Amino acid sequence: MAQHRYHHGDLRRALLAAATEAIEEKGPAALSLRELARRAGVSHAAPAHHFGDKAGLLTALAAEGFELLAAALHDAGDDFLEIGVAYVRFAVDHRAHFEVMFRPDLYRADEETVAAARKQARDALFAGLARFQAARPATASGGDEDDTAASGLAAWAIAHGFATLWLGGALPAQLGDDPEAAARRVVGRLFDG
Amino acid sequence: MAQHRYHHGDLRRALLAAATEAIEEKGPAALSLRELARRAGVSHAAPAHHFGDKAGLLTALAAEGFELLAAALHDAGDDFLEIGVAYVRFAVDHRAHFEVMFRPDLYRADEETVAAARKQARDALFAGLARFQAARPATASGGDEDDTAASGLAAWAIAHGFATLWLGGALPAQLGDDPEAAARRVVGRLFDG
DNA sequence: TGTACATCAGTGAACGCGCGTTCACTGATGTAC
DNA sequence: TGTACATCAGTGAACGCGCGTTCACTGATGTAC
Repeated sequence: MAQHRYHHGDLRRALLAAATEAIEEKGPAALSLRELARRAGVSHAAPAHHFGDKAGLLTALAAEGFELLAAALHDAGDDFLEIGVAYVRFAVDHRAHFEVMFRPDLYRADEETVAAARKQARDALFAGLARFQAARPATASGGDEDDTAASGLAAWAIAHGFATLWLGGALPAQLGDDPEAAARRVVGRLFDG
Repeated sequence: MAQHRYHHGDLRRALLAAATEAIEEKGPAALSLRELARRAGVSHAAPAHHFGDKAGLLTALAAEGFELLAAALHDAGDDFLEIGVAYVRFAVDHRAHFEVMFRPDLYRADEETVAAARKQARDALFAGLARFQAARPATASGGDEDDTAASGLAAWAIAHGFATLWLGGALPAQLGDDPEAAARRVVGRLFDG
């Protein structure tokens, strides 16, 4: 890894990767810039160069997370169940990002980069869900605008809730150890009688 | 509050209350025993007497939270929607407890008191949902045991997800500022075509 | 092709801070007689 | 009703630790000529 070079090459990326690792191991609370520097094999004052402080680093991590989520949701197409499963898969595969993204007290949620990325993810989610609802065989439920909005939020909530409970280890062991299959079964109950 | 007395009276309760306040203000990450002692008007070494360390205190807080949740769910009766709304109401009214309960890395989740309380809450949730499903007019969906279990988890996930997103400030502002009414609209989409 | 110089990424020593933990202690409370 | 004593909740001083931040610095890189 040529850690002996004076110039690291891409310390910014390396620090973000180290943060991901560290958060997966000990949660975002225990994170310190000095530890990231240690993991990246760099002096403890180096991170300040790139991120200023801890909130700056977590802001960058959150922005990266929302971009990844937007891409994942976009790739899931227009089917509500696939979007939900993709959401859960993202949370499990990018646990550290996910944990930071939805704790706005940890970072500067109003910074431009992260706000734009958040909007991108939100649009990808609701656009897919809207196309799904538009394509469904006319459903009984009146279907005014409020109902459509509530259905979108319901889909978001069930996927988000499942992901959160899964990551917290709160779900019963009988569900097995494949989050994607379990999510498919559970999230599929929405809009299903 | 007679803080000048040598013996506090009920320091244990006071520390738990202080922890609730502190967590509501700054999240569980920023909590320190010294700060709780300060809030309770007591020397910084006092908390160790009652809880040993931070994990001990959070274990007690989580146990208290699961007991409160069990009672709230029990009071909600046998209707799935009311159970979901009660779940959300609990999360909003007891934000600090809720935030700790589902982060088992913060406390000793296997300690007897908290494990028993967790089981109590889980039983209250699923018992209510099971009675609801049993009482429904025979639904089409085959209704084998797996489906029933998945429906229960779906109800849990949607309520938990809504509560989490609400607390994180992630939901759109159009939903208004009454979490209970909003939860009723969104959670109601489950099992609703 | 070679040299001078500007730029800037990363260094390392120093600082002050709040934290958890330990420990001999002291003051209040309750109980035995 | 009064006294002696055990118990234990809370004190406060001391310690070592990891942290963030600052700052004069040094080494690598790229560019101008």
